[in-house]
This record gives sequence, C-alpha cells and structure tokens, in this order.
Amino acid sequence: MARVRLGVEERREELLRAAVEQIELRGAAALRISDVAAALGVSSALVLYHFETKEKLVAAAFAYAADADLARLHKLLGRSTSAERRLRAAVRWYSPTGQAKGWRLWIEGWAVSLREPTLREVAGDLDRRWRGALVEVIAEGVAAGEFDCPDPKASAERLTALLDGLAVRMTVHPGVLGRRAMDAWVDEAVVRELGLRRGAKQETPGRS
Amino acid sequence: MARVRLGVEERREELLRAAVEQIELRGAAALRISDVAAALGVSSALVLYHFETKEKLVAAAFAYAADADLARLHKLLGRSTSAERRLRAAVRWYSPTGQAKGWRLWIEGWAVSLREPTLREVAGDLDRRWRGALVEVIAEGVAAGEFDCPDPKASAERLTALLDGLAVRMTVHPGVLGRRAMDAWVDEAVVRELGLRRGAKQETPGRS
DNA sequence: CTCGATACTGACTCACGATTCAGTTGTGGA
DNA sequence: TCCACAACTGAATCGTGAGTCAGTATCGAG
Repeated sequence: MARVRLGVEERREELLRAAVEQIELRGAAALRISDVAAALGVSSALVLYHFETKEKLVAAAFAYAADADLARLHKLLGRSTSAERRLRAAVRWYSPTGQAKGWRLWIEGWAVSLREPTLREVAGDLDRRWRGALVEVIAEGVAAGEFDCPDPKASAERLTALLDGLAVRMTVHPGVLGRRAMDAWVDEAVVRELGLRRGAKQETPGRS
Repeated sequence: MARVRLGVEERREELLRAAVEQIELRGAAALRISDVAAALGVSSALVLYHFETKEKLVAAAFAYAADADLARLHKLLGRSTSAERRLRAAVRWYSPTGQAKGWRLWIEGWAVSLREPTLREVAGDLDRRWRGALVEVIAEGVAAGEFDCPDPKASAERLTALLDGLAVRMTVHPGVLGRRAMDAWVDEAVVRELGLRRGAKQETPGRS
C-alpha cells in the first residue's frame, strides 16, 4: 500500500478530510479508524500514528471542518461590496438551500457536543466566530446607512437561530420544505432584521 | 436480582424509560444494554428478551418519548381557553427555557435520523404532528378572530424553526443566551406571526 | 554513499459489549 | 395441587474494532 510518503502536514490533512467524510457518512460514534485508512489506501496503524486516539481524530476532524467553514465565511465577507450583498452571500451559503454540505456534520457535532467538552468548545467557537462575523457586517451596514438595525447582536442571534432551525429540518427531513418557501422566509427575516425596504425577489407574503 | 415479575407492558415501559434516560445521558450510539438493565436492577438478558436488538430498543425508546411529548402537547392544547393562551402554553413548553428536558434527546435523535430511516420516520412523525397541532390552534384562533394570520402553516413552520434553532443553542451551549432575551424574542415572533397587538411583558425592542 | 530520523506497515493483543442459550422460578388457570 | 407458560437469569460465545509493537522502506543531510 501507500507508495507515497508524505510530509506530516499533507498526510494529516488528507486524513482529516477523509475523517470528516466518514463522520458525515456514518456518524462520529460509528466512525471506524479502518474506514478512514481504507479511504486513502493506507494502514489503520498510520491513522493512529498521526492521531494517537480515535477521540483525538474526531476532535481534530471537527476542528478542521470548523476552520474550513470559517475561512469560507471570511472569504465571502471580505469581498468589497455593499454590506448587504456580503451579508446576503453569507446567509445564502449558511442556508440549507445553499450547498452547505456541512449541515450533516454539524448536526452530528451538536449531538457529540452534548457530552464531549472538547467538541463543545470547538462547536462553540465556530458559533461564536460565525455570529461575530455577522454582527460585524451588520454593524458596517448600519454605519454605512444601508441597514436600520438597533441591535446587531440580537439580530444576528435571531437570524442564526432561524437558519439553524430551518437547516435542521431541511437536512433531517429533506423534501418536506420547498426551497422556494425557505428562501422566501429567510429573505423576509433578513429584510425585517435589517430594516431594508425592498421586497424579496420571491413573492414574499406581504406582512408589514 | 429482580424479585418482581412484571407484566410485559409494565416492564417494557420501565425499560423504555430507562433507555431514554441513558440515551439522554450517553447518546444513542454509546448506549449499553447493560446500563439500561443495571438502572433497573435486572439482567441484560431481560432487556433483550423484551427487545430483541439494541437497535430495536433505541427505536422504541425514541418512539416512546415522542408519544409522551405528543400526549403532553395535546393536554396543553386541549384545555378550554382562548387559542392564544393555549398556543402560548405550548410554545412556552417547547421553548428551551421551559423545562423541556427532552431537547438533548431530540438533538441526539436528529443525528441518528441522519442515517436510520426508522428513526427518521419517528422524528418526522413527531415533527409533523407537532406542527399540525400548532396549525390547528392557530386556525382556531383565526376563526375566533383572535389572530390575524394569513398562512397558519407557514407561521407554524417559521415559529418552529426559530424555536428549534434557539433550543439547540440553549441546549448545546448553555448559559450563552439569557432566558430573558430568548423569551422576549419568542414572544416577539409569536406576536408578529399571529398579528397580535399587545406588546410583550418584557421590553420588546420596538420594531414595527 | 550511508546513516539516522521519520513515515509507514502487518500482525498481533485485548477488552468490551451484543447476542445466545440452557436453564430456573413465579404465576394463573384447571 | 399441579402444570404449562411466561418472565427472568448466569454464564457462555463471538465478532469487532481500538490500540500496540517490532519491524521495513524512504528520504534528506552530511
């Protein structure tokens, strides 16, 4: 097997990617070291060579995924356009209708966080940073006169909660909610929270 | 052990209750038959005598919990008061600030549902019935002229999503969100979705 | 070229936890 | 009172998968 010898970093990343994939597929508890190894055509022992323990592997995998998500987010928020455009891009990505393949992983992550403090830390951090970034764009939008939002922190919180809730439903029970409706609702919430005037592209039910 | 011989139903219920407890404690994957048995002071073999398989036990446990939740809900909604009062009681109970000890279980349940069709069925059913019941009260309220809500189904959907999202945060990262704020937000959403006039008890930020 | 560090492997060990089974005992009906 | 059955147990079995270990092969530095 494994004709190629890799540097520690490369191998670790490969392994983490494979681990994330397996966790999405089978769940963190049912993760088998041998599956991760097999996915890359290497020996199980190699996995343990890089991560001493299955637990450590899982923790590292979640942390890796969190970092990736955060990086992606900052890329979206870093562009130089209006705060609204950036905010919407971020929301669209976070939305379960956007190709956020990550949702399975984070639902799994929540469950694990319920009893593994390490993971709770990771998940909490991701959460915190996410919301922090949101708050920041909103604040920028307010400063630029784009938004009318008295409490960016609260708005971010409510928006995130709504998105999380919808995402769970979309992910766990796919096909029950139409993307059409979902997108409209999210848009509606964004408009409401940011005090935007313009109606959505979709025919948003005209609640004041 | 087990001085007492019980009828099938009694024993099954005891076992299911214990199983639910263990799942909340350790998670569905880490559930050990022997723990469930030990919790009741009976032999592991007995557990398998009533539920042939660990999987079946877990499935039954979730179904049992779902039934209990539904029963509770119907009790709340069955009272004879205004639709608003009943609706609020239900929401208060479902809210993570209410003593919904069940949230850990259902977060776990979502994760398991990601790959066990049986459980997805159970969870989906609970979800469906929950929302159905909500829609019903809302419709009643509309009929009685209490609410102004053009689309009860959509309102129920949005409300549930918000509650789910908040609940996850409260449950996974306890102490991050103040109940005070949470309750205010939920109230705000209820008022908005149902077209109620009266402001919340809390000082709801005055978005129109 | 060659040596030491480092990536990597195959073949264990080992514990654990689900499931099985051959009984044992309590119970309700005749 | 006795029996048949249902509830229940203790002691196996048995598969599985994490973690260990004694190497092997490759690479870069000198």
